[in-house]
Amino acid sequence: MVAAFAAAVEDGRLPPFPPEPPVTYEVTRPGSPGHGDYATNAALKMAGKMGRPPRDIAAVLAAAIGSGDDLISKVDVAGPGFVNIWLAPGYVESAADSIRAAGLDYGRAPLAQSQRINVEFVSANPTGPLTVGNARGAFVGDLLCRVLEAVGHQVTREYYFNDSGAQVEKLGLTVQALKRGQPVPDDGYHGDYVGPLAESVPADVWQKAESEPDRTGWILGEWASEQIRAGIEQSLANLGVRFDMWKSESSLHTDGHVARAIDKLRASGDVYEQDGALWFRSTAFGDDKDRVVIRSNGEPTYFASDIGYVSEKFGRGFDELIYVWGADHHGTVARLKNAAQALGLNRDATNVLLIAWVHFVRDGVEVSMSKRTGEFVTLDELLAEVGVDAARWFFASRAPTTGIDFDIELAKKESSENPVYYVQYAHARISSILRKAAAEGLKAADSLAGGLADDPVALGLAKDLLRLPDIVRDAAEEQETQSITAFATELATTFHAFYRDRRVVDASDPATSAYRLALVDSTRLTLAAALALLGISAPDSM
RNA sequence: GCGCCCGUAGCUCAAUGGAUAGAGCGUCUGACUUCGGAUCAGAAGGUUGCGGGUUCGAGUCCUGCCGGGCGCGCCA
Repeated sequence: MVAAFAAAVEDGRLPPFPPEPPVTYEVTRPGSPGHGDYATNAALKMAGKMGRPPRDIAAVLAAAIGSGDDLISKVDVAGPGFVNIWLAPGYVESAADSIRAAGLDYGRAPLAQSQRINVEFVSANPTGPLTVGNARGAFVGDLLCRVLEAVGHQVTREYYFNDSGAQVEKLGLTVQALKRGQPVPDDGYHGDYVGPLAESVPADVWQKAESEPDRTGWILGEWASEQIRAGIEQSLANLGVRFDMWKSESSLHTDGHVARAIDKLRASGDVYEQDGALWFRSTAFGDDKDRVVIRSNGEPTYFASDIGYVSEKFGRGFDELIYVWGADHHGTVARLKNAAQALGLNRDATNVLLIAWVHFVRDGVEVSMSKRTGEFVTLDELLAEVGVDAARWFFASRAPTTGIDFDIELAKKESSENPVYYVQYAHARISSILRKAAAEGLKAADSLAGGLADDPVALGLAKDLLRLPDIVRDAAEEQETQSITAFATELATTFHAFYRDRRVVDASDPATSAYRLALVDSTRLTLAAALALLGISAPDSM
C-alpha cells in the first residue's frame, strides 16, 4: 500500500499530502467473499486530506497495485471507495504447502522483537481448594501465556500466594479443633476439605503445635496450607495449566525485597509518616488518595508486599509484567502502577488484565462461593462435569473483560452440542479420511501447485487456512482469544462444506485425490494448531 | 455520593471506526443407499437500553439519562 501511494504520487496521479498528522488506514480481511481476500479503506481515509473523491483515489490506487501477477489476480474498487484485492491461486497454493512443512507450529507468528514477560495469575490463597470462581482466571491467564508464546515472547508463569496472613492461622486453628473433636471456630473454615486434613496431620507437626500453644495456629496452618497448595497445583495440572514459579508472600519479606523497596521510597520522598503509619504518596501520581504501607502497629499491609514484589519481579529482568486480577481488584491498579513509577520502574510495562466476574448458576439458581462457609463448587467438580476441553473453549471464546453467565447444568446438557466438539469432529473426520486413503493406497500430493486454480471450492478452503497467523498475532496484541475459537469454528464449517461438495478419496482419479488429500491434511493441521494454541485436544477419532 | 466495567436475536456470547450487526443453543422445515449424521441446506428471530453529538461512515468514539455489576479499609 505504501509503495502504491508513493508510486501514484510520484507520477502525478495523486497530489502529495501533508505527512502530519499521519493518516492511519487498515488492510483487512473482509467478511463477505464478494469483497476480495483483502480490502483497504486507505482511499476513504485519504480523501479528506487530498481533497479528492474517495473513489477517484481508490481507482488510482487499484491501478498502482496492479494485478495479473504471481501474487494478485484481481483488484477492484467498491462501495464508497474500498479497494478489494484477490490473491492469485498460485500464491495460495504455495502458501498452503508451507502449512504442511510447518506442521503443528503453523500459526505461530514471531514478532520482530521477543520480550521477557512475567504473567502472574490465579494466585488464590491456599486456604482451600480452587473453586469455579478461580476457573476464569486460570484459563484466561494460561491462554494469554499461550498466545504470547505463539508470537515469540519468553513467558514466565507465576503463582503468588499468601502464606503468612491471618487466614492461615485461622485455618490452623480449624485443623486443631477438628483433630480434637471440637466444633469449628466461628471464624474458622467450614468446608468439607478440612476434615481429611485434620486426620492426616503428621505426629511431629502435631507435637510441635501442641508444645507451642502461642503458635499452634501458625504451625498447623503452615502445614495445612502447603498441603492445600500442593492440591491446587494438581488441580491446575489437570486443567493443563502449569506454573514456572510459586512465589510466597513471606519470602518477599524474609528476602528483604519489601524493606529495600520502602527504603527507596523513603529516599525519594514518596512516603511519609502520619498518625503513626507510613503512607505512600499515591496522589502525587494521580490516585484519589494516599495508601498505607505500614500500619501504626508496625505491621506491613498487603500493598507493602506488592511494592516489594513489583521491584523483585523487574529485578529478575522482565520487560513486562502482566497481573491477571479479578475485576473486583480494579481499585488497586492505580496504586500498583504508581508505586512502580515511584520506584523508577517502567510504569507502562506494569500492566493488569482485569478479568470480569463469572456469574455461576445451576439451573438458574446462583451458586454462592465462600471458602469460609464451605459453600462452593470446586474447580475439580466443575471439570468432572463439563470436561477440560469444553471448559477451555467456553472461556477462550469470550472476551475476558465482560461479565458472563455460566450455568453448570446447562453446560452439562449442552456439552454434546458444544462448538468445541464441532471443531474436534472436523479434525477426526479428516483423520478418518486420511486413514481410508492410506488403506486404498492413495497418497497426498507433495505440492498443491496447479491443483487449486480450477476449483473454487478447494481454493476457498485453502484461503481460509492462510488466515491463522494473522489471527494469532491479533490475539496476542489484543490479549484475547475469541478470534481463534471463531476462526476454528469457521474453518470447520468451510471444511464440512468442502466435504459435502468434493469427494476426497477416489481410487478412480488418483491425481485429483492427491491434491485433495494434501489440502485436507493442511486443514487438519490448521485445526490441530489452532486447538493446540488453546490447550485443547485434537482427537483422531471420537 | 465518587470511580471503574457492562447493556447486541428467546438464552449464552461475537463483531482492529467500515460494506447486508454474526455464531452456538433453542424453535420450525428439509437432505445421503460409497470418504464418519457429533454432518449438511434453509426459515423465523434485531429501532445494538434511550436521547443528543463527532464524521464520508458509529454496536464501537464524546455527552446526558435509564438499568445492572464491582470498587471506594491502617482487610486480603
